[in-house]
Amino acid sequence: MAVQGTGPRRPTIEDVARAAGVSRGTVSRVLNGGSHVRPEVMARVNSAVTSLGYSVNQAARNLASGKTGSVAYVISEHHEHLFGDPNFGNFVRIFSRELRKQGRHLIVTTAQDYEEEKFLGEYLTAGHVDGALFALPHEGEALLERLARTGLPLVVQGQPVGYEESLSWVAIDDEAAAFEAVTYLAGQGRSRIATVTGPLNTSSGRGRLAGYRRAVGLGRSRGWSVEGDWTMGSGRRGAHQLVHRHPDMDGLFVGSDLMALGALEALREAGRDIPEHVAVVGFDDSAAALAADPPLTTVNQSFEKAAVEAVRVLGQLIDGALSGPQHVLVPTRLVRRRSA
Amino acid sequence: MAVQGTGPRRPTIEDVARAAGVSRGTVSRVLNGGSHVRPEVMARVNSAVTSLGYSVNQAARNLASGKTGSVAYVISEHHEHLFGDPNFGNFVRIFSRELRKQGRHLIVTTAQDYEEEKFLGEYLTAGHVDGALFALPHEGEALLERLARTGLPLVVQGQPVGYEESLSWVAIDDEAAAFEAVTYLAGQGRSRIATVTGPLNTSSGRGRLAGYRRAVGLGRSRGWSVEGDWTMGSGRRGAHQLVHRHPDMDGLFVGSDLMALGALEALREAGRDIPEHVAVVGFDDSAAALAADPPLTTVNQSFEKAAVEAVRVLGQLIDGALSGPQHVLVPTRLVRRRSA
DNA sequence: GTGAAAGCGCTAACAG
DNA sequence: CTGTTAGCGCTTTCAC
Repeated sequence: MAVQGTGPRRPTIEDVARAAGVSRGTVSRVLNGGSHVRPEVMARVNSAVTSLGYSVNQAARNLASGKTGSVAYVISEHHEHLFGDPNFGNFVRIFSRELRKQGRHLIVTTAQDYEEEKFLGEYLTAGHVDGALFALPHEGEALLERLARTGLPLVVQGQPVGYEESLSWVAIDDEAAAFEAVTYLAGQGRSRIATVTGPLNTSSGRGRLAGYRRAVGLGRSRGWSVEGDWTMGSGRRGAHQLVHRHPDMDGLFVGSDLMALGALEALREAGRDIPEHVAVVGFDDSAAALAADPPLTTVNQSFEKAAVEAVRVLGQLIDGALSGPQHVLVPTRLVRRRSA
Repeated sequence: MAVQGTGPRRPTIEDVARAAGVSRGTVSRVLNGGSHVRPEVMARVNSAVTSLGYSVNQAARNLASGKTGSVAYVISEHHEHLFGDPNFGNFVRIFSRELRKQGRHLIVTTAQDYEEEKFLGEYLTAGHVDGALFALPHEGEALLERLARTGLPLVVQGQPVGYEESLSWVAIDDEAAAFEAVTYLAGQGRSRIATVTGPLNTSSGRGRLAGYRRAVGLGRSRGWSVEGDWTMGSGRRGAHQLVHRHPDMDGLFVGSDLMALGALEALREAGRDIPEHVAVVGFDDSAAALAADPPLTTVNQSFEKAAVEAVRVLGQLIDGALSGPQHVLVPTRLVRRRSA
């Protein structure tokens, strides 16, 4: 390579070493925590770093250490819709903020079809990232299956059905949240409480139904639940069905705010006043809950906390500070509004 | 370094070279497009690559080439709200998809406060990324100022006020879109058309007003416009003001769907039927436009196209295939619904 | 504690 | 067209 001209070359660790009057190795030690380095030397090195405006070259560090310093947020084929979810942006924001504290970067990876998903699988397993955060999977996620086998440090958002034991995950405590919501309805004097659930092939759908069942008692739950699919339309249909099946229904727990919006419509059509005739509780504490008429009593999920936890666990997994898979249940909070 | 045991080492370019019976350099050439390599050799190398399950080590490549292979999506301090915007997810999705075609990764970077913004600035200018996509800035964006000076390949989403000439950007053609919308109103026989604009310190706000003015004629525009701030409330107030100032108003062009929702309310309160008394056109073609009563005639922005263009331009900028700053105006499309 | 030196895996210039 | 070779900047033993 030709002699470098007078062009402004980025300072390297070598430059810092020279300026501080130490060896390259010592500078490296300082850069990586400064253990086994005398305080005065450390100070000298640090001041050289700042005065030279030095900043480490990630690529070189990665190559030498075998670590990439980045983490993938994996959105698989089936989760395209997540992009339309306002929470997605929040996750990205929190993830990248928390990862930065660990000195890592967030790389958003998506697979929009089967072909890309294969490509993504190769990419992730080829050592391009130190770990991955996996967006809310549902049953039969092929990519998850594959990653699970490779041993790549991995934290799943939500409980991965079928891998509850073998993988690490951070999830909302759906069961407890639903239990609390339904118990609250009961505490309001409601005794004939029905539910519109989420899809029962998702852990959220299942968990919330389980909480409902525990609260009303198993005997009571027969015929008082209808499965929805998170959409407003399914909430409307579900509530319609329920209110006609059980005209004396006085409480309704709906698996999501959006579905609850639909349910509200159906109940109104059936001539029910909310909350006088039927008290309604939603789930998510989304914007929709506030916009609803009447505003929805609902379950707040603290996505923030869940996201922070996920990154924390992943970091420890990557650093080898944790032994087996970790499971974190993040608590929820009931938000009282006018619908119940 | 100790002798590697029998552990499954990732194959390197060297292994591929040996398997294919060529030199490392040749493999590298094949990996990088295969120019100046005989087809048969190329085939041999490629088959070695697949049979060995080889995939390139980014870190090593980055170190050797001085390129990082990644691009930052910069969300500065002032754009936190973007995370709540459903379009954000779309941008991320499209950006990462398009970048992958260029062999690049998307890194989402955020600065949540001034301190972090400084940190981010250092990060970006320290050569960690090959280029950056900058989210819709508004006036006086300090980070943009800084990046503009460093010469980092950069494409801005939206017209950066103050840097229209010096930076590359991809934006909606607001002026033309507004012109089309207002001309459409005129074509419907409306002759007393008012407007509620977006904030006039944004290029979108300004551009849409300019289009309105060109369509109605400069003389006409005096007193027929009120500035809003993109919120529903500001749309309501604006329309309220206008309808009382000009009781004979028969057309209203609103700078965003959300503001239009508010405007609809105000007009109804003032006893106006839509579109009989006042025809209303919004902007964005958002979900709100469809949900409105009546559904809004509005301007569709093709975020998809804008995002694709931004990545294309950035890629060329990084590759040095382009000389000066590039400016792309993405056309829009008027979507007719019942409000006008 | 600190220095010296051996790579990490790849690209790119240079011969031929 | 292809092989050879010199680094890219850093981490990490291994001595001292």
